[in-house]
Amino acid sequence: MAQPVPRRPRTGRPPRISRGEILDAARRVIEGDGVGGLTMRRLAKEVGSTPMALYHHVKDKEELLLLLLDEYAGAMARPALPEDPRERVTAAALAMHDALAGCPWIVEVLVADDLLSTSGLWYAENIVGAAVACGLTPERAVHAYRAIWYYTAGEIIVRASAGRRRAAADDRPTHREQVFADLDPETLPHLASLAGRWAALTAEDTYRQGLRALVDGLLPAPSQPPPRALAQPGGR
Amino acid sequence: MAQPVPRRPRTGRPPRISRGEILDAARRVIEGDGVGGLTMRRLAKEVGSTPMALYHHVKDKEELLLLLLDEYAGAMARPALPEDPRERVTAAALAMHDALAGCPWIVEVLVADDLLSTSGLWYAENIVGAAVACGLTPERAVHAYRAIWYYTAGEIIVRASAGRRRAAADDRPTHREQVFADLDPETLPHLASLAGRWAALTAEDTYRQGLRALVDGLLPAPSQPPPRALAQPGGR
DNA sequence: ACCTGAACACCGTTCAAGT
DNA sequence: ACCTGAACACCGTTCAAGT
Repeated sequence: MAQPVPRRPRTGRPPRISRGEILDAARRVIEGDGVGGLTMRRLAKEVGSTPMALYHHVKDKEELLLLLLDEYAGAMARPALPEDPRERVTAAALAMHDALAGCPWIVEVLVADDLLSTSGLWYAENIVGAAVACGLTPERAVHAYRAIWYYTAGEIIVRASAGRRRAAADDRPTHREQVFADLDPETLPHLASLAGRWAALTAEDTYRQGLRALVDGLLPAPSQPPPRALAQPGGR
Repeated sequence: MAQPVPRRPRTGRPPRISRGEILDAARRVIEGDGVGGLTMRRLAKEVGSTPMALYHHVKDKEELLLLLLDEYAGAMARPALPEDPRERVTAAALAMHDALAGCPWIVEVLVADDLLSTSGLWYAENIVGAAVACGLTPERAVHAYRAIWYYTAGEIIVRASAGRRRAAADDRPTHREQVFADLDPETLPHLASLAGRWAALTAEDTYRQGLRALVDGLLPAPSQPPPRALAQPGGR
């Protein structure tokens, strides 16, 4: 082994804030007010410094978000996945969804900019791999992964903004509620008859069911389904 | 019929700009620079006025976006849909997707705020109605619609930001490309072997295939499939 | 090396005044 | 009734200067 690199002696003014402190504060701000609430100026106040001091520790706001993203991605759950490839696709997608549902701002960042973390690719790897094990070509496996990603990203984005709306709920009825209250039963009969239950129905968490449906449609039917006569009758 | 309301005589200074002009200009700006490029100040310049003049014609920026949304929604294609309910679900979803793909900013607005236009509900009505005709309960039909909406919204958002990225493409490789170039074949074997083709594969438009898979999984199997013996052999 | 303050080029929106 | 200019409370970021 080579000599340990001699630590270059620090010169000049000692640092007052560290990158770690900045990231901690950023996490705190996002937790409280969402990514929208994270501004360099706000962050500076939070660490008891000036906006410009931050630029000495991170290149710009994009790098800050990327660092946060890497942190989260590294800490995301990587559960043991089932052997059966079909189940593995579903399980990996569910794990990805659950990991992201905990911090929906990541999805906004993921789709908005070109931010991407290597550790987050664990999910893609497993979904693509399991899809190939199910008999898809690598190309079709990537397309299947994309479909799952669209569905998952859409679900999280839609639900996250619904949540934000609920949080910012003033007393007065929302525009959406008014539109639904005024539906014309002649032109929109099904929606009109469901209007009263729409909010409750769309508040239900149906990610899992939709995922199952999607995966069922994406993967080829199992080539040798267990014959019914042999299926264990008592199995729950 | 009652007397036509006598038009209250206009008094005071005659208007220099109209709501129509403002909306036209807003559409132009969005067409060119996306919703992100639409600011009240920019818009004022475009109509040859000051930012504050706009506030005399629209309440605020949110109302402006809502007016634009209504306009688009009213002009969206309402194609004739097939009789067969299963095909109708797919066709309505495709029509919705195509209508939105033409102006992806609408999706951002749709999910971000609580903006919603009655005319846009035509698609939801048809999807829910056709799903019920396929044998789903109204509740499950709403859930099916939601799954289709998640998938569709996700597809458009992801593809739109990919397009924006391409538009803003500087010479240097993106962060994403670098991550893919450095993949470790040990830990991410499938992705590593696909790295070179990833960009091309994800650029393909696979909305239709994914939708078919999703709809297949969401709807019950047709109760009386046409017996094979009777199927028209020459049918393409 | 690290931090600061002033400044630049932006936002949406309010307010008081002009015609 | 309609428009304007100045102002308020924000952004991210650059630049020159201080310690």
